[in-house]
Amino acid sequence: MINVTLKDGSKKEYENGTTLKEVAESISAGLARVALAGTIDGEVKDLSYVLEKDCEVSLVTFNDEEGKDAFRHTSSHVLAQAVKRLFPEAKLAIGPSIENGYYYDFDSEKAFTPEDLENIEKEMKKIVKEKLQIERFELPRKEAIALMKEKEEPYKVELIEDLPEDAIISFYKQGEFLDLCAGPHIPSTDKIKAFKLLNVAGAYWRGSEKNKMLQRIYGTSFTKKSEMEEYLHRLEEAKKRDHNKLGRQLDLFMTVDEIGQGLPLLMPKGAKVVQTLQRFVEDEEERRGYQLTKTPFMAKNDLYKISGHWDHYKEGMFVLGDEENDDEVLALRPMTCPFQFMIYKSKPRSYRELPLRYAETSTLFRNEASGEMHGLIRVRQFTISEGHLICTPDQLETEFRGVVDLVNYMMSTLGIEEDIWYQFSKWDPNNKEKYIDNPKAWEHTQKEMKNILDNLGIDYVEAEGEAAFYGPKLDIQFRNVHGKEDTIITIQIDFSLPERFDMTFIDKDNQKKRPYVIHRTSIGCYERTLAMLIEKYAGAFPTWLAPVQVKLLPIVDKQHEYVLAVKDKLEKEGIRVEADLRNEKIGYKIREAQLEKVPYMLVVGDKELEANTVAVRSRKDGDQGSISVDAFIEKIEAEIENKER
RNA sequence: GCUGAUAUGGCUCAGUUGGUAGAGCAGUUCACUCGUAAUGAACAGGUCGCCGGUUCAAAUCCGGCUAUCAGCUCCA
Repeated sequence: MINVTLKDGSKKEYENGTTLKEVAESISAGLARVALAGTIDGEVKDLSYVLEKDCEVSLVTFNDEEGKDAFRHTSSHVLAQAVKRLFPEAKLAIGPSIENGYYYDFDSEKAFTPEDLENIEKEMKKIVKEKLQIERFELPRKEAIALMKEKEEPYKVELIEDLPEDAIISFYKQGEFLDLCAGPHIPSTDKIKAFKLLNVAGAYWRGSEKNKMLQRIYGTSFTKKSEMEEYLHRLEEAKKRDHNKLGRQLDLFMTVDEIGQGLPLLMPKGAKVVQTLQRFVEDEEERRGYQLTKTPFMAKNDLYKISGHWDHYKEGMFVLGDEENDDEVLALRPMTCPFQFMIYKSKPRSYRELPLRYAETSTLFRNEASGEMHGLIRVRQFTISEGHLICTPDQLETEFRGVVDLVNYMMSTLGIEEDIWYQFSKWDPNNKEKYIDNPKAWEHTQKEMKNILDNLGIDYVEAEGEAAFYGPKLDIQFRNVHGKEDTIITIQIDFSLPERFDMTFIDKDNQKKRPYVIHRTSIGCYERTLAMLIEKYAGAFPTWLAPVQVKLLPIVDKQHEYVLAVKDKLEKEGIRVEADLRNEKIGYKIREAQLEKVPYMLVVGDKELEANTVAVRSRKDGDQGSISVDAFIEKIEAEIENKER
């Protein structure tokens, strides 16, 4: 007999050799029905797993992450099985579960079309109906390789060859379909009640652009049809917030073929939002002891040779002039650091001057690969709230804390503190091409940064190989409407550039010492931040950010004179106001203003004209009744001043 | 850069197997002077992304380019 501790802490005795499934059945028939897998001492296992010693057991359902994973992982195997039935020549690569679904990569000469996806889905339905049991078995390495060679699955052979010598190599079999897989899986295919294939896209084998591009089929699956429909509906709704569509519809930005990729034009309304943000940021930074700089958009390559950009970032820069030709070679700046460092270096610095905090609203240029550009999120020219803090080693933690505080303040002012998360981006020791080669310094800086993060009590995820070429980063991430993750803000500790630029300060002991540098942005780059705000608010910006804050809507032309007087009064208060003097019905004007997402519509008819009032209609709450112009000004000014969301 | 898809008036979209373009909305003009999400009528607007090829004839077929979208890789 063995002792099993269950999730609720209770202990039960079972025969040695009991399966997880039998444990589930012994608890309740209901649990046995919905259980998809289980964990043994924290490790996820199939329900068929046999218990052989005392352990802690927890059964997982679709409500648990582990359950979803097993369920969707099996869904991906059903997908692969269907593809193999319809396209036997397709080679299998990998097929994991992902957030909200799963994918499977195939190497197939034939490009899968949307019609193919429909047929694959039909075949998947058959497989589900066949109620195939899923069996796990293990093979010694040699036999595993032989089996995959016999099945003509070269990618699987490669995967096995890369496993360590002592690795347990497991396979899963359902009907005629067999796949190399670590599992876990659910017990049979008929549990997959609701699934859908979403799209097909290219993906490199093993995620490297040096390898062949495979075809990746994405899908999702649920235990209940209603849940899937709800999920698909949510996806559709999210797409309506897509900044790339909404931003153009609302006349915030546009692109022009002749101007080129990744070079959006901010139209008056988009520029107004950015200007509002920029003024706010520059004022706030000044309040926090930053000094503004204005530095050139380009420099000779001499500068980038010192900074390391020439060696590590040349592909990402726009270079002017031909070195071969003995031209003067200039490059548009991809980052601001070297420029602000030169200001630091303009004279000898004393420890008394530190910390120095430089800020710049800085336009940068990066020659992104042509397939990378996306709306306002990935562009070739952008303007960032850039800044560098130069401090003594003793000041590092305090300064870092100050930056995190500023960033948090920015995020909560924008109302997105719940939508973001922290990522500690570390280097990849194996990537010599990307990173400055100084393992000792990397280790040291990362350790120091981790200490600071832990002291600050920041809840972060770690990411290997996401650091900048010169140092580790604390990134603030967000997800766009397509679920894609992007960095909005980054704070970096730099061990490398102060040395390369030979930045020094004279310390108390009259010794020349090396300062630390913190690279940071306070609100990110304005284009990307604007994109995120459009999606967050579905284009209905908080009043303080709205490009048009008030729209005046006279009912008939008799009120035009009064309306223009009110407009003038609001403008004098710095309120962004437009008057709709067109000869249209009031319902029509309201509809348009509502679609333009203007926070306040002021309807003016004879009643308002006589009483010297305006009828306030709020974008979100509708008709608010009439109040005096002064009362309205007071109300909206308070809202703007407090940056209410 | 890679894989796949798309490109028709300002916007959303029709356009059957190749026979020189059509709607709604927006716009302009006129009428209506109207109270909280679309008043009516008339008019105007397109070398069908660009370049080349096939053909008696190309929005439609073929090739190249440009741009856009999804994903990969890369990244703020």
